[in-house]
Amino acid sequence: MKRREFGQHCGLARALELVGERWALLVVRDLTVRPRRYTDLLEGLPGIPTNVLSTRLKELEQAGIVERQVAPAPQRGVVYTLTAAGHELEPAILALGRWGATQLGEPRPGDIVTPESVTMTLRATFNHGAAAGLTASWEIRAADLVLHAVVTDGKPDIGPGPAPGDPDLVVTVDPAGELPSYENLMQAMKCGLVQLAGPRELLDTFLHLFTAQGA
Amino acid sequence: MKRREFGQHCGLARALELVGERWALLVVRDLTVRPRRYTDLLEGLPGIPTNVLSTRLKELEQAGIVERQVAPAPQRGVVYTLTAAGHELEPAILALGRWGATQLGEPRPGDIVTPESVTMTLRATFNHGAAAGLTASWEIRAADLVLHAVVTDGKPDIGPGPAPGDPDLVVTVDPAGELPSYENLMQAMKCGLVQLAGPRELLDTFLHLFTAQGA
DNA sequence: CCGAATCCGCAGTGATACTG
DNA sequence: CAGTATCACTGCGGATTCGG
Repeated sequence: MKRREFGQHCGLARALELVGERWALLVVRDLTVRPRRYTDLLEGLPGIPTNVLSTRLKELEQAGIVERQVAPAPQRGVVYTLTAAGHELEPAILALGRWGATQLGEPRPGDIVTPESVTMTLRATFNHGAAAGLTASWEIRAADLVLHAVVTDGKPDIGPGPAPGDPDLVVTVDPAGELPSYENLMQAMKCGLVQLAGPRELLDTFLHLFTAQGA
Repeated sequence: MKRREFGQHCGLARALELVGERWALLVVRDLTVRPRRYTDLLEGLPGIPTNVLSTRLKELEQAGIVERQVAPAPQRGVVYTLTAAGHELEPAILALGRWGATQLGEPRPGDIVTPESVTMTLRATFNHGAAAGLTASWEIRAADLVLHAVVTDGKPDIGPGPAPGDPDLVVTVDPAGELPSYENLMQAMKCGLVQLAGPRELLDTFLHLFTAQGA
């Protein structure tokens, strides 16, 4: 497993040697959101060949970015997790994602949207300044997709799955055939094409927290 | 020139489709620092095949990231520049570079250091908070390498070449056989292994501006 | 079913030579 | 200076197969 090098003593070159191979950063993105199993990753990365995924996982493990854990008795399977170094990639991933979002046109036919990608976009657009001191929790539902956004004293916890406990506001969106992409979800919320379980003001708070460019 | 796609409607996936190919982000990095000609780029990217460089430049041009300009009469040559969209990649490049720098070990034999890579590292470590309201200018010299860092009311202009006008402090470092990498330069400055032309306090200011993690 | 390994065809890459 | 041409090679995409 010889790694191709760039011949430069440079942070960016080093980063690209470690996570610049095809699919690598998308694997890390999915693991940034939550630990996943091999088949979860396959499902969330449409079109990745199985040999490429297993090669990437080994390279990322060797680079100290990913950890392979054999889960104990009850669920018994292989779970991939990020190491501390892997989680430190998140700011870079969010920055790249923000730039790429400005270059996104209409969804191409066949494109999919995964919970991981929407989670990443929400994290990337979270407005830390506007959230200072705030505490509130939301649950977003759109067809299969369920996300939670919990803000505790300004610090966000954004990810797939329902909000723990009782969310302050549950927003149910009907994307009506459209992809449940970040843009479509926010659009529907702005237009009020949603069902709310909770105080309506919290919808405006949510939109305020996630529409401006994050930090 | 068909582009391979990732099948996801996602900012990160889009970014990787546009600048994820091998060498692409290093080309953008060099152009972030200053416009360059084809042979300048070849020189700053050791080992890049000429056909790969020309392919990348065409792809980046088609993506609206790079502009190819035929310079007029006097110098008459081809100059590559970043578009506005290209310059907007800088935060992502700096973030990736910061992460990669944490993964940099000792320089491998044969590794080189270019003015572009040192410039990028200085920009990445610039501490905007500590610079608020400050105005000062430095020129750093180490063998062939000459860099300027001009801070005007807290806003940095960092790049290769001498400082315009009269810099407040000129720092001459003798890396003595070592690579003139960011780490070696800063190390020499901290130890006082430098010659100064200007007030000594400004050396401490410089170290304070560039040692902490930037924003 | 999960977690891969294996094989094959091909496109992207690397190295070098060459040209307007 | 600014690329193009050629060719060997390797990594990737796609499919199938295999062991726990």
